[in-house]
Amino acid sequence: MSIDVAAPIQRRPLHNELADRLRHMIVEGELAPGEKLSEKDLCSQFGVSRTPLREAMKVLATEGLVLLTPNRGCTVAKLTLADLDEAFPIMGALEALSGELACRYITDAEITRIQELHERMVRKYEAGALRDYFKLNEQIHQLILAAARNPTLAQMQLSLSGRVRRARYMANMSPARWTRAVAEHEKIFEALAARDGKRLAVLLKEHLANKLQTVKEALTE
Amino acid sequence: MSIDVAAPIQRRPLHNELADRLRHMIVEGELAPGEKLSEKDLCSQFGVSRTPLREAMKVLATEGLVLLTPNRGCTVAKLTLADLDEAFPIMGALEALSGELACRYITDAEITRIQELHERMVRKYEAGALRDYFKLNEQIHQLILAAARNPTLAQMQLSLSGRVRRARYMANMSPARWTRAVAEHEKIFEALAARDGKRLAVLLKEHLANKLQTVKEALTE
DNA sequence: GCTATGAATTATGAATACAAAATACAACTT
DNA sequence: AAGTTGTATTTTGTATTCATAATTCATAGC
Repeated sequence: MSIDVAAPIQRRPLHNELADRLRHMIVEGELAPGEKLSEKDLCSQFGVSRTPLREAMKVLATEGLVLLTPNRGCTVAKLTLADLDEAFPIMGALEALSGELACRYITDAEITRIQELHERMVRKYEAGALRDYFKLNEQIHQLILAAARNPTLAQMQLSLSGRVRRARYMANMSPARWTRAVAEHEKIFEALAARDGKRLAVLLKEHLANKLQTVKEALTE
Repeated sequence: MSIDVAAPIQRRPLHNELADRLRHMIVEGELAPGEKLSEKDLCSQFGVSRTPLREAMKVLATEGLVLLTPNRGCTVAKLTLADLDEAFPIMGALEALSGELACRYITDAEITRIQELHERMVRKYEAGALRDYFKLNEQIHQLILAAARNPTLAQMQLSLSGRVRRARYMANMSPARWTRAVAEHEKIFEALAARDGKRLAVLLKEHLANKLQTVKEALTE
């Protein structure tokens, strides 16, 4: 496989690269909530100076992933129960809107594609493959979001779900919850295929509310 | 009037102060959309070095108020029609959620306070004082938001409305629109006072949709 | 006269240097 | 021994410097 020598050369600014890497590390749980982030350490780890690192930190702080305390540095933002209680209803409202818009704009091809993923996801559920299930679940949500044709909305959703994504590690769904989630997804897909925006909105909102319950249960035990 | 000499001394970091000032300048229209922001000029204007200024810029870029193009500087983000089309439905969804939550948590005292403001706002309408009307309108929205008891939601709303606030300057409501807006506010207040969350949500969503129309009309003429 | 090429200028990106605040710790007091 | 004070160290905040990319402008070629 040869590379395209005529492709545009792109060199991103360091602060961008750093922000992406750190964001990934936080969202994927490689950096624990509450962990102190020393500028010096991170600089030597990434081999950059403090200037671009600090710029990246400002971005992450604005996104709510990191907490900047004047004169005493930076910590990974903690996820409290209150945070989840705040975030999930918002995500519910945004998902509901996404669904409504998606029903307006989605193409048949997109629906087919989602159906494919949906069926594969159900099979992952039947096989008990939680990790794969999550991945497909996420892809479906992404596609619905894309079908809403609203980049601003997509970006806000992404940002919010990034913040709470860390909670997933703690949230190992009970079998009952999982079964229920799959049933919900079934209905969600049906509403989408029927392009019933109102119904889809309600379903998604409820789905998110249930998700919150699942996560909270897993957290408080 | 004496000052409290025992009050905690607070010195904010420069990047914070800068971000606030620049945000204000952009949102209030002192910096025109599309305007190039030269680091050097801003530095001499504020009397600071480029480091904290650049940090502030990263924050504003994340908030969507400013556009950072690698190696060629920073411009005030433009507000396109598409941006408005994207932002208003989101604001509608968030307002709807705020309203629903507010109905759950609002106290009688808060309702009384809002009623006061509402009545004053109506009088400003009758007097044709648009500026004052807007101010009161905004305060009411703020109070509803506060009653929703969801800081994350409040913060997202604030950020979004900051982005589109600049459109207001162009949007000089027609008398007919204004009359209609006041009527809508009347109903909104009634629903809130009755703590009818579902109804309030619908009203707020519609209100925002109408607002979008108003702004778009004003823009395209 | 117009385009294209290249040097000079300017602006941005990143690293270093310096200043100030916070933390850690030792010595002292009680 | 517990607490307090002062000093050393570390870390963060800001300014400055150096490097590199973009822009401007003048000149050469057609």
